[in-house]
Amino acid sequence: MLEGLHRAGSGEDLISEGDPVDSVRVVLSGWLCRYKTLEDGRRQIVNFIFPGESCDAHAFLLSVMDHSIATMTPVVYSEIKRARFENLMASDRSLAEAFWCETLVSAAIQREWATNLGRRVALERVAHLFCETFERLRPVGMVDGNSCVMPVTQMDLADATGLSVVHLNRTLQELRASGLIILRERTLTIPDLDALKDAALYSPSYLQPYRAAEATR
Amino acid sequence: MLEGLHRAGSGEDLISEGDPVDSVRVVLSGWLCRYKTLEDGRRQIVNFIFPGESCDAHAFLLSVMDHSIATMTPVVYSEIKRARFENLMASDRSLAEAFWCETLVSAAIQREWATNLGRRVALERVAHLFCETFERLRPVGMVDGNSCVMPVTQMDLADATGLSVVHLNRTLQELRASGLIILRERTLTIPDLDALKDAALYSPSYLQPYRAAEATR
DNA sequence: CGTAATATTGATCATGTTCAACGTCGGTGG
DNA sequence: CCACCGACGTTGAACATGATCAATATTACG
Repeated sequence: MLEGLHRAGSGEDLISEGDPVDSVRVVLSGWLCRYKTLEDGRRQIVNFIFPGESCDAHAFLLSVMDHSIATMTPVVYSEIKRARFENLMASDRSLAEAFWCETLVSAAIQREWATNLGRRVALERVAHLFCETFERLRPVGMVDGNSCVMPVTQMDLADATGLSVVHLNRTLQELRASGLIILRERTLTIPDLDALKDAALYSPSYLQPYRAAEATR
Repeated sequence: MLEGLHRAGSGEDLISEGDPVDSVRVVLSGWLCRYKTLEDGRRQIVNFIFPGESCDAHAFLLSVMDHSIATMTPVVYSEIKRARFENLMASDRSLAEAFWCETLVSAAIQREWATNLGRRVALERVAHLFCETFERLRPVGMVDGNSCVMPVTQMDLADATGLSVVHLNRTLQELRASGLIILRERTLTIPDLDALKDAALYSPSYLQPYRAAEATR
């Protein structure tokens, strides 16, 4: 099904708010983010995109992108042209269902992010982001024991958690000092995941398909 | 297509986080909200649901609800059982597309809410919520001139904007004092919508289908 | 080796929270 | 009819969290 391999460097926009959507991208490696910006430059990352996930599935039911997508690391992805994608969706019911399912999980994650941004304090927010990232990376084989890569800058983490870079940095130090995380050389280690989840008020029920994917391995 | 008319009073939960989904509800009148709660009671409203919108469309592709849905006013809705809904979706392509489109717009709104919660200050946030609500109500005929109903408590508005009730109250006063809104007796009047949009850093591109619906009247 | 991006630190400031009290309104039962 | 009650709205004061500003490491990389 995959075709048209592409590469992109770190910090590139693959598509921007207002752009028309004429293809679907499936990420093979690397981390990306969906983000929106305000006129004055304030930026909010509204979701991460991990390997195995797709970028714009179905967005072409709407006319243009409501948000932008940028790479946070070098990325390899496959591109499926709109017409071909629509054929695939029409001919393979289970494939179509998988894509829709991904869209629905993405929406559930989005709701959790809103809750994170609206009702959790800084430490909880960052802890929550780490828990979620860890759980999302696990079923795609990107977790090794209690560690995973965390290849993003503190500015990205700040924009994802709605904090200033300075405060994010201090929050990381607090998490480190309390032994909840070890973060160095772009590697995140979570010595005690349950403890981190407690600190984050993390409740995982919104990530079911990730669960399911894990169960069916 | 509609069947099984139901009524619910104000402040009732129609479905809760963790519940299985076995029917789709379409709202005929009244306002509802999607919300999530943390263990300690903190509550975040993640979206409003207005007349003409559906509650759980496709959620049954996932096994259980990741969030709860509550009424904020008395509500009338129609219920479609899962089997029948699936038949409808399979037999009527344009209906299916309409439902998916609604899901995608809802996701776009969700992203905007994340941005609102993460990067706007209190006054901007509340102003933004009012602008969005106004624009979403317009195409369903619930806007009269520069006024619409705003039948929700300040606690609901606080939970939707991630603010405390006290600060929300003060923010409303600030909006009133600057002449950007008139809000009394559950009616919101926006004397100068463009001015309110400026104050909110509001950029409407994420609400396209609402636009489209309006254009095709 | 030099340079820019990223990370860290300290100090000050601002926004928004919390707590506690009081006011207002609408409904309800005696 | 009116007194009571509960939900909702409003106010003030003290406090806390996180932002901002400015400077200084540290790292990555050409």
